[in-house]
Amino acid sequence: MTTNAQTAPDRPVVRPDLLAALEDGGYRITQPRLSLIAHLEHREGGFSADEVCGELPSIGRATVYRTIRILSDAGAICKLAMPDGQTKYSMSRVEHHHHTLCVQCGHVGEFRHASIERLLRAVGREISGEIVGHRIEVFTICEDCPADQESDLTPDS
Amino acid sequence: MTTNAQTAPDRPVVRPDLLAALEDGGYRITQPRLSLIAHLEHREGGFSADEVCGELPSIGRATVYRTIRILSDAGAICKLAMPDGQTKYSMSRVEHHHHTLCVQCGHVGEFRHASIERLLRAVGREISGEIVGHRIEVFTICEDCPADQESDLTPDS
DNA sequence: CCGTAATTGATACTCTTGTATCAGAAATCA
DNA sequence: TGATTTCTGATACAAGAGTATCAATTACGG
Repeated sequence: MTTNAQTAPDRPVVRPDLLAALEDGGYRITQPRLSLIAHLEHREGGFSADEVCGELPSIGRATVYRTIRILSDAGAICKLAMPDGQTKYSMSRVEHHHHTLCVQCGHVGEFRHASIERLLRAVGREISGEIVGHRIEVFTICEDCPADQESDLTPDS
Repeated sequence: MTTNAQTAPDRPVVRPDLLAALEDGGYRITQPRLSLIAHLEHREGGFSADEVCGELPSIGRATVYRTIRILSDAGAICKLAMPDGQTKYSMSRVEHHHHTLCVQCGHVGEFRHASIERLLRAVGREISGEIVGHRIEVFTICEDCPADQESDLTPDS
């Protein structure tokens, strides 16, 4: 026995489904990918790729973007188009969910609602073509956001 | 009486509400703005600002963007974030509506559905914060789009 | 018709969001 | 361990979307 009582290497322990997203895609489990996952996995709300680059300066820009893309393709991360055109991402926790976006602070939340699926079936009967997906975003002002200041993030709908 | 039987100048005749969008904002009615409105007012589906620049080469890029912004701010035009991050616009015809986006050809349609408002009230009871707006987009494959080819426009939801 | 103020359009510029390249490093397999 | 293949990261590049500048032009009120 060496002084190393535990044989586990110094890899961060991360959510198995996120690891699986890599493995299932035939990607290697590397230090930078593990660091990124460890950094993101418990994250609440939305984040931009660039933001993550700033938070993890030891990981290269290209690697951050590449890894986010892999996880996004695997469904482990949601890609969100903010109303002002920015792109944000958020960790998927719930299987099928939708998002709330705070128009003041940009905070992203998740929710699900049973009747949405029912509603969509009804919509499907009224439009032409086949429905292959949907996106429902609810714009909010967070409880803890000051409600007075103006914001230009709100779209018309 | 002059030879000019009609006193109307050679201005295109455009939807009054679009003109009003300019006037109400304190903007002047100019030739380029009228041309742009005449070009867009009966347009079906979505368009990008850049696309419009190409279609109206006689109008400057900056003017196209400026005018679209004015109309968008006034609610006469909807700004849409396509799932792949592109920005598109569409003329608002119906007061309160939502959009269908064809993931193959990018065609944008409008629909409205009575129960959506009801649904949103229910959602409001389940999330924290105040709802200030929403966006519902249904991704489709048009009737006249070939359904076989792969597309990378589809998001996860 | 004139003066004033807003608008135009050519162009350059910015900012965001990524992708391409490629030599060196790391992970995996046998 | 050694070979092989993938991955990394620094950097350059690119496309999209829109804004800033500013001299010349145009619209509008009187």
